[in-house]
Amino acid sequence: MPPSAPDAAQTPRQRYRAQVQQEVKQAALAQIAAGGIEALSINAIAKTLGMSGPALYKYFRNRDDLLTALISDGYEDAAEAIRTAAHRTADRSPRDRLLALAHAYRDWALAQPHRYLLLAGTPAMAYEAPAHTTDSARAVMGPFVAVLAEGGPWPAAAPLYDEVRAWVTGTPGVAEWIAAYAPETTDPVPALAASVLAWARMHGIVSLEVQGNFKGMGHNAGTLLDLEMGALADAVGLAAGG
Amino acid sequence: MPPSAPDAAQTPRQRYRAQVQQEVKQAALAQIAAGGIEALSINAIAKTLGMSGPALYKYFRNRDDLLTALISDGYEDAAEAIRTAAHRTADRSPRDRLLALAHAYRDWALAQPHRYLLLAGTPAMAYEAPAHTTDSARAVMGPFVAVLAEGGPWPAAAPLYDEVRAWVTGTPGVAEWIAAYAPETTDPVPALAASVLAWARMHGIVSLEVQGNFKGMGHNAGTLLDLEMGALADAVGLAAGG
DNA sequence: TAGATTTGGTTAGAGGCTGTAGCTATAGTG
DNA sequence: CACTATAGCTACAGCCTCTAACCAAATCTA
Repeated sequence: MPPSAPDAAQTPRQRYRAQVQQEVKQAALAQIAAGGIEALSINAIAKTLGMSGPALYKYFRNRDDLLTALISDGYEDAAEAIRTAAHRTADRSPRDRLLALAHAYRDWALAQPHRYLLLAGTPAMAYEAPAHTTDSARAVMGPFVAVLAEGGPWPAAAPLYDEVRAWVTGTPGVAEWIAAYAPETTDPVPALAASVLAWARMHGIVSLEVQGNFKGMGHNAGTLLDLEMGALADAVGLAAGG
Repeated sequence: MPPSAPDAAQTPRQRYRAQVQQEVKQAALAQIAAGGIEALSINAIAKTLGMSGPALYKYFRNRDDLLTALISDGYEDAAEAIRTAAHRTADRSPRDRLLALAHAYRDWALAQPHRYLLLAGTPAMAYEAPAHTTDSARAVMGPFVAVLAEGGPWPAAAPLYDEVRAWVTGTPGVAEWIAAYAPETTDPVPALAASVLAWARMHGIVSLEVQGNFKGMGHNAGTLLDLEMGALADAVGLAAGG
């Protein structure tokens, strides 16, 4: 009956419930930070919260549900970090902005590796991501699309363009997504293709770094990221300087 | 007393033991293929082999030990696949060879995604990789180093070169590794840096593909790989044609 | 060949987990 | 004030890993 105010101002019961859910997620993140996803235990969380075992099932249907909530939160937080970086560099050159966005992505990952791995790590085979995950991922990549839309076509990427074009024309929602972040762009294909490239490059570097695969090797992942994003910027002709 | 023949010809007991270990690993791979790493269960394997529970602990100290064995085998198999591709393309141009190696890497991953994720997926936080893992990974990358050593320096990569140079001079074994795969090369730094780049790019593309992150997007990962490896070949000036 | 030893296999069980069933008590609701 | 929804509980079924204690057969040794 209370006309669903956007956030608080629900019934006290609902507010209590929401608060406990927050505490559960908090404890869950602490567990994951300490021992990885596989250490996430409904039982153990309940104990740290002072309640016993099955009580938590009143708040999350099961372990996967809790995981899903954590992942959703993570995407939102990551998207926010990227957005912030985009705003903070609004007056810089496109090339600089691309590097800044990529570093924001990496910095977010390094600041909370466990949370990053929740999003970008190997998903459990049993786990089925909810449908809205696509939207969340698009929100993270949106600012990249916006910046890369300022570049031009990359001749060598022609085969990729063909595939991306089929995708954007054949799949509802994709064109709207691009339009939302790069409204001035007439042809979304080059920007979208470049964004996929940026995503793959960032994922490669950052996930290797976060997983510890670079340990014992002499290079800095930030240097790698600079080089790769710079090369991409050059390839699509993003204006430098600023 | 029998002068440790390289493989078989041990005592019958040892041969039996080795055979059971093989069967265990076989069953383990089947489990992982069906349900991911988290589905790997010593107990369940024992049952499929007709023995009961704790018997398997006579063959593998614990779950992590079994996992380690699977990972070791995986590295060997992957290295073999790359080596084969290298041999099969011995007469082609360096550029073509780089693409062929990258596709061999991807093909191996796609043919047995569960095994690939064992090597490249997010490692469990509790799991400690044995020391020889580094050697295995170097064996996989070796052929890439060999091909990329035929290229020249890439000016934009200068900052990376500095870091890699410090690594190769400061870490015993690295120079030897490079020398083993690219004996003619005087300065290993550009080849090594390019190999790191190739690794990161391949990992980004292939792991996203195998994890299913490209699902619903219109591009083919093979196209992406062609583009990225081609761009790298161009950057380091690998000769084309042939 | 006979005894000693190693080793593969067994069952029992401790301790952990997920998730369900069924109960009680209490906080909101009409 | 009566009623209902719900937060919490205990008990339990059914998995899991891994240890302990024991048995029997294969192998080694004297």
